[in-house]
Amino acid sequence: MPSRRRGEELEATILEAAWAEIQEHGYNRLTIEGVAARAQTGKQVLYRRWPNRAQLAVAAIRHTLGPLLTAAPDTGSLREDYFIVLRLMAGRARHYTPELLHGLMPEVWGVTGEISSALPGVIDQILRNAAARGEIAHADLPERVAMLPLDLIRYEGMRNVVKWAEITEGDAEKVVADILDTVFLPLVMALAGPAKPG
Amino acid sequence: MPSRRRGEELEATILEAAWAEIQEHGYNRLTIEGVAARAQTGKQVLYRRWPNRAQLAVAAIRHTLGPLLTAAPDTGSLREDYFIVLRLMAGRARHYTPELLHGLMPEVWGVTGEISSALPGVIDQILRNAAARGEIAHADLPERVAMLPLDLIRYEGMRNVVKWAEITEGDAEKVVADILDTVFLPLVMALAGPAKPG
DNA sequence: TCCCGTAAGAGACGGTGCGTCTCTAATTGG
DNA sequence: CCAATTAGAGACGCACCGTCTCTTACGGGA
Repeated sequence: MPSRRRGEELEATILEAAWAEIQEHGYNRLTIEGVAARAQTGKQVLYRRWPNRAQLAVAAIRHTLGPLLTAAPDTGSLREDYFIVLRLMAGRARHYTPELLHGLMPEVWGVTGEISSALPGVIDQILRNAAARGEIAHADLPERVAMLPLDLIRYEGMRNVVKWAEITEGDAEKVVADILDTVFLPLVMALAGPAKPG
Repeated sequence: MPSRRRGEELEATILEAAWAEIQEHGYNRLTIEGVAARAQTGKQVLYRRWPNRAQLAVAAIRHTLGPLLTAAPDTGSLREDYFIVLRLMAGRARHYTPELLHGLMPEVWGVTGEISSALPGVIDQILRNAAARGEIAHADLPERVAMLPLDLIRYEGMRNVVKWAEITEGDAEKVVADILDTVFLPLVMALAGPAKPG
């Protein structure tokens, strides 16, 4: 008698169940049977959609965490613009707990890449804005330099998987500030210091 | 009648068997039973030593890959010294195949940290040498700056797990050179440019 | 409105590997 | 040379896998 779920509704239920299982037991102990039971459906319904545990987990992550950022912030300061992007990324890192990552890191890596596919464009825009303001001489920084803060915050997230989830927001901001002020801005100024008027 | 192995000998046999299994099937399909069979011993012998699959794999990695570097290179050039360290690290990255890392990344991360525990000292020495030569003004770079190339090469290894193992030695050197020439050296020169005589 | 194809929900099934336990016999330290 | 240790081998129950079968609700097309 209870109505049977289908399509999107069913899929959402399953993915939420999977996410809940991951939160409770970690990816390691995520089982198809467990998810099916929690979602009150059959295993076949899951196997019909995802070929294995890992793909299911990836789908659950994708379903839970939407795209990171689409439009470039424009605060009028290069540092602040980057700061906003990095702080967002650091916030996301909080979701990547050891329990989630343990045994799933390569897949998660793929998802984060997908979720943040807009970032290169955003960064490019931020740099163009800064150049237009005259804050830097030009926006043609080497790819590796432009993406440096992003790479470093991602690296930081990987390196500190264990601790990152417990780090306070303030500490995360300290790391972000350190990356910007100690590494990135000095480098950018060395490579493309401000255009000096006349 | 066949003599029974014990202690170090037995342990080495097991770890080599485990490493072989990882090479053949990847960590994902590494099984305690498989290792025991290959090493011609009982499961209990393994469980007596390592609590689980992951720990066994970690021990096998540690057993196979020794410490990375102990003494600092001293070529007379800051760039060359760093280059040598990075090239070594890139070479190691070749062992971290997707099959190995898949499902074991956090543990591997721990092992690499242990294996390269001498690196901070090495880097410090390299910088002191450069300062002594007058190549840079002083060796008191912020930790994050001094370690920047290492972090970047590690990050590169993580990001490109899938491809890294197939990358030619020449390509790896290009990445290393890019990190040094585009990012690190400009930054160091901006922060601690050469002492000017007189 | 009815009817039929599709897929949900439920669970049986054999298979694999886990982690524990038991047993015998080789080895070694005292 | 005896006693404690532990290697080597495999049985055991268990959890979960991935496949399959079966019934039944749903919903789109005529």
